[in-house]
Amino acid sequence: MSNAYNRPDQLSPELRRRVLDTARRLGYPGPDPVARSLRTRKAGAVGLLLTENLSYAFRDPAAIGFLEGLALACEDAGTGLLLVPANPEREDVASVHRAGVDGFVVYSVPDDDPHLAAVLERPVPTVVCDQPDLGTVDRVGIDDRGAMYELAKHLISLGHRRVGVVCMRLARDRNDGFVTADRQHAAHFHVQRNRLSGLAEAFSEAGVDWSQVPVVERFDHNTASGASGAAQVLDKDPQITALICTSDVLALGAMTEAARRGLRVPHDLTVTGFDGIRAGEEAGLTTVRQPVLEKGRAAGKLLLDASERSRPRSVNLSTELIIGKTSGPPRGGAEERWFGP
Amino acid sequence: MSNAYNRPDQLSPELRRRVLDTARRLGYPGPDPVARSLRTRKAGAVGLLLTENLSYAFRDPAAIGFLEGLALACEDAGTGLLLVPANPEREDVASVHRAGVDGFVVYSVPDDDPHLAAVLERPVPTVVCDQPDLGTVDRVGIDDRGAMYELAKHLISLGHRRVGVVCMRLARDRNDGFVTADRQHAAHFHVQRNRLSGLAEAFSEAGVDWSQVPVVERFDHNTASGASGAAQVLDKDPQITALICTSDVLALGAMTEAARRGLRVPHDLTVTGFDGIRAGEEAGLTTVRQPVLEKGRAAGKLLLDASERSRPRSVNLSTELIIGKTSGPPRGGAEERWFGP
DNA sequence: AATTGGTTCTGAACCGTTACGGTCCTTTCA
DNA sequence: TGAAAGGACCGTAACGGTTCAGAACCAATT
Repeated sequence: MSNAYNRPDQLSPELRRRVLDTARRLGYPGPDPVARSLRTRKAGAVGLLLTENLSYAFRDPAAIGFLEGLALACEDAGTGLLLVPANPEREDVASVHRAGVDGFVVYSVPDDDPHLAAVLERPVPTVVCDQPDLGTVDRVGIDDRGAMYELAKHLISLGHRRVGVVCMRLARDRNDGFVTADRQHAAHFHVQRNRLSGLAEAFSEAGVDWSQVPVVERFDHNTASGASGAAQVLDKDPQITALICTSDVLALGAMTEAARRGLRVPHDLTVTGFDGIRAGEEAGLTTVRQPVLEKGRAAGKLLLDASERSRPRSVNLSTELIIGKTSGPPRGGAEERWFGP
Repeated sequence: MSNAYNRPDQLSPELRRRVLDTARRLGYPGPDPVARSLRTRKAGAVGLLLTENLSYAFRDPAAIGFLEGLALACEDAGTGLLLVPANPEREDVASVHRAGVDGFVVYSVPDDDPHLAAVLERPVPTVVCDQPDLGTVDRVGIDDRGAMYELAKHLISLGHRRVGVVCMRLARDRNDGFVTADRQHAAHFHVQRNRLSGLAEAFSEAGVDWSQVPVVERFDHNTASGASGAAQVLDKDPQITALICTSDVLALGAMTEAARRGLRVPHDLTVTGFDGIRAGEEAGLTTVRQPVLEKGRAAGKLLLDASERSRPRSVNLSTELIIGKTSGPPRGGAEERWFGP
């Protein structure tokens, strides 16, 4: 029976035809994929765990790029890609337990997420992306800290000393407002924590007291958040000369807010982002470009490449500092500040 | 055993603790989801079949919107969403057979696609979207023909009689060039066929000989195709006053090409799209807006709503004609043409 | 003491497939 | 003609759960 469908060479064409005929006559719909998976111990799919509502992934350009890369890798391998529903509000990890997959890709979830813990308990290979290196599973990511450090150095060389920051959510709880030093350090999102830490390091080295720098957090990740975050920072300290955002989406929102206030970018205010999305490129945004598609593809390849599973691998992709039209020397000139009070 | 995990009320807490303890000690990783699926006859996932390389879906804004809506519906139901790899080049339907799912959503594939045929043979509920009504499975879509008819009427009322068309692929074979009347009629993509037919009907009613209208087809769906398609139409007949594109993405590309030629839109050339994507909105594109997200959500709901499975349902969502800044009367004025030779 | 009722626990059947090994039949060659 | 070899076919045992019937046990009632 099974052979008739899957192994035509194991039996005579005549028998095969007869088997298939009677199968059709009896209304047999073909081998059941689930039973096959049970027997062969292969599900033919990899699971993707996202921290957000599934639908969020389709709104964030960086996430879409990652998804595209991952889908590409899966397609090459003829594997399905299962989007696992993981509502961050409910702590319901049943969906992780229920997922019939040969492996998991975990993309940018908080490091204390119960879904992540549930994935790690499953006896299947796993790749984490934009997460801390767990040492036990494969990882792919970028040097968020170093990239942001470099961006900060650029701003510092332009003469910026009084800056503000708008960042994405730092933990699972909603905190739309200013961020304490403690919260920055304890951030559960690896990516955000490292970007902030890169900034803090660079500016501290330049003699700036980082604890005095206004850092505003936004739970939702969209341009509206970028705008309101920028407003909150500018209200707190109208004297800042640069607004550093930890994503392009936030930066684009910040630019809208700057325009609303009549601030010219970069003459009156420098704005920077992170990611290198298309819309940012079109706006001439100064940012760090990261290879989101490659990240997805690398994650997929790592997961599907059975060889060398001996010890966990860690892949770091390279980023590129893009100096666009939204960064420039602070109003009044760099020199004034260099030698000022 | 099973009860210890899933039915805590069926046994005493003491035994449950003991069972779970020894399970942990033996390194038992929890119930196997595949075995459970086999027994319960529920896979906990729905499959999505797309005609294109999986990764294409993440480049097309309309497809992303659909995906988002579908993901939303799945999330609400706690169901996974399996992206089934269906390489349109190879006729390999094994991926469809291998997919362990409780149902399929089929989105905009050619009506002669072998993958679609394979899905219909599987004994699971199916919803087709942007496809002809098969009568045997649920369907969700819009009135492509009527919407395009209305758009055409708008152009006709402005005075346009000499027009050109750029459309998406009409069949599985690549044909980057002009389209015969035969090919238009026999188009295997339901959506494109109906949009063209709506145009043909409206312009025929206005006395235009549709067989003389240049219609150019592009296999790849991106702005570059829109630009080159527009170029091909304009080269063939530089006198046309309106360029009708069957998608916003193509229309945006056409606008680029118009600008390259020094044609002002809409003064020298009217350009229209279809879909109502964000980028088109920002460009002030005249287009038909369709509720892509709602389409995805409706497809998911239809599939996951077990009730009233008696006879196939068909859902038509409504569209809206958006008159933007890219359409206007033809150069020389409408009247001149109305009463001209 | 026997019946009844209720709860907790155990064992076996079943889901549908694939892998494996054994039987049988045909062919080939000494 | 007989033995060996090989191909075609078939039967059966897992795979790892869920479910359900019924056994075992305890307490309360007659």
